[in-house]
Amino acid sequence: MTYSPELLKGTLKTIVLKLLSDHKKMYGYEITQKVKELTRDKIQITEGALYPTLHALEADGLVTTEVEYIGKRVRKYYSLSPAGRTAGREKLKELTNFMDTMIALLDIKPKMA
Amino acid sequence: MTYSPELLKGTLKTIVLKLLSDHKKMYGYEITQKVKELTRDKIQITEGALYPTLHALEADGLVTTEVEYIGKRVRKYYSLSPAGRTAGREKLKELTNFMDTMIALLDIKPKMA
DNA sequence: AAAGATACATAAGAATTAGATGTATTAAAA
DNA sequence: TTTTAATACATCTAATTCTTATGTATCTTT
Repeated sequence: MTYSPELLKGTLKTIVLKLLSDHKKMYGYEITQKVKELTRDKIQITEGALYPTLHALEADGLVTTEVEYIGKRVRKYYSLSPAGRTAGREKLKELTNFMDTMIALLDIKPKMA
Repeated sequence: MTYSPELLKGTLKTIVLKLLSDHKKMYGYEITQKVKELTRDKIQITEGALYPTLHALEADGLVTTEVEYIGKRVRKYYSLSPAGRTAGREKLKELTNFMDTMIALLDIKPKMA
């Protein structure tokens, strides 16, 4: 990761919920690779961070899981529950709002896509 | 604070360095109030977070201090050292870059000032 | 056959911040 | 005039979150 790791703190759940809102179902490893791809290697989600997060989301009822076997290998898919979809929208809104505030506070100019 | 507190993690040093780069010298309490004012109460820097951060910056040689007495009350001013000025610029650049990445990843549209 | 990629997961430790608490002075309000 | 709120410093415990290390196992490519 090119950034100070602290910057990512607090954004992981939002990232996961957003990806799941765009993809119906994804498995853990796929999420790490997708983030890597979408950020051109700038953000690397580590598995040690991701799996506890996914389990927490599941415990909170925001995602549901289904196991699939690829040969003998287990693959665990995660999907958004209705509550998860709502939570994702809210988290995204909150992050956007936070960024607006930071941009104003620090007088910086991000370039949008 | 209106935001999930985790979001602020990793940005506090950047905020402090940026404010000091705009103000020559500030004291702790002033910093908390300035952030509150500039963000219209959206971000509240707690003293429990700020003072350890200021002390860390001082230990790293990024800020220098001078004590002043207002009547009998102590006031401790913090100023950027040359190294602090450089570090502040770099932190700001990093945060901007990180935000660009997050904006692209999450496909969000912050509104700039 | 070995190495690298895929895929799950846990656990210890580091880092950062919130919240509580403490001290003390000064100004404003009751 | 008393007490409350604001100013101003600071520390400490606990909570949270992530990194790093480790572990297991399968599949694919060299």
